[in-house]
Formats: sequence, C-alpha cells, structure tokens
Amino acid sequence: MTSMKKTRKSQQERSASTRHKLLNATLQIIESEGWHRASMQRICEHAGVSRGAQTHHFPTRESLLIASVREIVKRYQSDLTEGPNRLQGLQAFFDFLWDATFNDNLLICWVEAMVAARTDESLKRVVADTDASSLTAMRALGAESRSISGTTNDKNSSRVEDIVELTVYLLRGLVLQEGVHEDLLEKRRLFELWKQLVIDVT
Amino acid sequence: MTSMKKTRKSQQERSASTRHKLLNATLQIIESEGWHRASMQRICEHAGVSRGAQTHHFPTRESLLIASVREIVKRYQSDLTEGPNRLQGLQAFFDFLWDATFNDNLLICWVEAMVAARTDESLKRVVADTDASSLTAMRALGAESRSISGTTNDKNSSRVEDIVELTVYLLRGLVLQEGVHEDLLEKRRLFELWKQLVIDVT
DNA sequence: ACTTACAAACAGTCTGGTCTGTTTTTTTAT
DNA sequence: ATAAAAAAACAGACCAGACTGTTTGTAAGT
Repeated sequence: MTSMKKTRKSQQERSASTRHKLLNATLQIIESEGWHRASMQRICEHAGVSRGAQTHHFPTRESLLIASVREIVKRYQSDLTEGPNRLQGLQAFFDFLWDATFNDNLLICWVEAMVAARTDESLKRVVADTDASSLTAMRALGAESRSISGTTNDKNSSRVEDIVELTVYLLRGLVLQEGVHEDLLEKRRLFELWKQLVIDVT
Repeated sequence: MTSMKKTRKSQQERSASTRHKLLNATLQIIESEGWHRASMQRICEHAGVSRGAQTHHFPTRESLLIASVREIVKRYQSDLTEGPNRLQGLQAFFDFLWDATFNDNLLICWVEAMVAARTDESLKRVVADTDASSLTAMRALGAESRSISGTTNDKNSSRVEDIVELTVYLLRGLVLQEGVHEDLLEKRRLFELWKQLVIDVT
C-alpha cells in the first residue's frame, strides 16, 4: 500500500536494499569466482549498483568484505536455529550438519574467508571471533541434541562436544576437497562411516 | 674442485639454481602472505632473481604457480617416503601424519593451492591429479602400517584406508582453522580423541 | 534547508606479459 | 686448439589493463 514497486521508498528501505544487493553479489562472486576476484567493480556490476552508491555504503573494500563475512555467519546461524526444531539424537544432528554444509554454498565462502583471513590481520580478527562463537553454538547444539535422545548421561557431554567440533573440521576438509574434485557421493559414504563410528562409541 | 663459489657454472647448474630459488621463494611467499599476493615482482625480489631470468624460466605466472604446486607434493611425498621407515601400527602412522601436517608449513601452501584451484580450471586439473595420487599413496601407507602391527585381518583393510582418508581431510580442516586461530595444543587434544576413537573401532 | 543516497570521472599504484639488449656458456668451423 | 657463431641465461625497460580510494557533482527523501 505505502509503496508500489517503483514509487517512493524511504531512505531506510533504499539503503537496506542496496546494501543487501551488494552483500548478495559479493557472496555470489566469492562463491563462483573466489575471494580475490571479488573486486568492487565486478561486485557493483553484478549487483546492478553504481560505484558511487557502493562507496557511500562501504567506503573501502575491506569494509564490504568484512560485512560479507558477518553476513555469512548470520545466515549460517539462522540456518542452524530454524532448521533443527527438534533434532532426534546425534545421528540426526550430524545429518543436519551435512545438509547445512553442502546444501547451500555458504561454507565454500566461509573457507575462502578463512584462507584470506590467515594473511590479513584485521580480517583475521573478525573471522576468528565469529568462528569461535559459531563453534560454541554448534557444540552446544550437539550436546543438546544428544541429551534429548538416549540416556541422559551428561558426564560425558564435553566429549560429545569435542566430537561435534571434530566433525565440523572434518566437514570443512571435505568442502575443501569438493572444491577441486567433485565427488559428493563418495564423500557422503565416508561421512556415513564416520557417523557410524562415532555412534558406536557414543 | 671443478667449480669454486664464484667461478664458471654449467648452464644446467645455473638453470637449476635459479629455478630452485624461484620455487623456494614462491612457496615461502604463499606461506607467509597468501597465494594471491605471490606476484612475480615480489617473488623475484625475494628470490634475488631478475624479472628477465624469471621470464626465461617461467614465461607466465601460471606456469610458475603450477610448478610450485608440483614442488609441494614432491616435497610432501619425499617426507612421506623417508619418514616412516618402519611405522609400528596405525597409531604411529597417525602421529606421523600429524607431524607431516604441522611440522613444516607445506600443508598451508597446499590448502592455499586448493582454494585457488577451485576457481581456476587449469590449476584445478593439476591440483586434482596430484592430490588424487597423493591420497592413494596415503591410503596404501595406512593399510600397510596397520597390517604390520596387529592381527593380519586384511578383510577390513579398505575400511582402514577410508579412515585414513577421513583423517587426511580432518587434518586439512585443522590446518585451515589453525590459520585463523592458533591453538595447536587444543587441536592436538582433539586429534588424540580422534585417534582413540578410530583405533578403538579398528 | 538539509541530510542521505546515488552517479561518475579521476589519480595513483600494482600486475602480468612483451620486447630489446647484454652476458655467459656451448657448439661449430677452421 | 682457437676463433667465430649460436644458443642459453640473464637484465631491465615498457605497456596496457585492472584495481582501490578520492573527489566533485546530482537526485531523492526528511
């Protein structure tokens, strides 16, 4: 009512729109062409946003890329919280992790960000922080999902959390590998082996 | 005898020397500054080699980087073959893998190469090939080290090989993480858990 | 009016590839 | 054996393109 497609828009709306367009384009380009090819020009072109507008919202390339990193974890977190309303046991949680890893291409962007951050101090801080918080959230979710299912054996919950963390690292290694050699079925098979292995012991 | 430090050198010697200098410098810069900052100028400067000499041996940047990738796996393979003369059991093999992963910084370069290769077709081919061969070698080594130690239960050797492969991926994930958040002791603790977990089942 | 959002041109740096010339080793011819 | 010729290794200038950040100017909302 208040606004047709092409009529007046509030400043907030305009700002949010172009910001979103820029962040979207950035993630898409990182995913399809890699982190270091995500130049301002290319991003603007792909986003349908002028160079000036981009400058207004993100004065420097670094600021845009940092915002993109934050956007990645934001989306990932929302995936996490909305997905497993009630996850039944560790096995289901692992499957959920698998889906979150390979269904959308968010984790590829994350890996690119991690590699870029290694040699970029200011970026490293952001990535390390967001990663740490994301990791603790994951650990908690894992422990929770497990206490739901079987025996409420909470004395070994820290061990479960460690296993979850290991699984996260494993999945990142798999993503890395999938980038150069696509073979998702084989990876799935390996992951099933890992799952079974964990559940036998847990 | 045939040649003092500053006297005549054969063409082969000169050629091999500067090639080696260039490859060395490339790997060092990839390790310390990242793949995409390994520019020809920087490499030449760091190697103490003129731009012209570099051009002579590696006409294009791509050729130098591909050669560097090959150099990485070559060194890694030599680490593999010379290290475990007699590895006693799977546990020792895993420890050996850990050392090979974190003692020198070769694997960081490899991760950088994998990420770069994802969005670079010609590089991807090289990385995928070398990686595949390296992986099968690793699997074989793992199976071998295991058959040495305990029961010669070879019917499940393929399962052991799969576990070795999983371990390789896990280690890559750990390297990735170590790049943005240095905490080797904690990672070692997790890896010990992984080891124990895997070996219990095997 | 005034602030926010947008547009586009410009300057300076860096990069990779090419090109022309020089030195050093190896080969060839006498 | 030695001088000339050829080839290989090396050195550095040059260029066209891409990139980021700045700046000046315009349109839209408050």
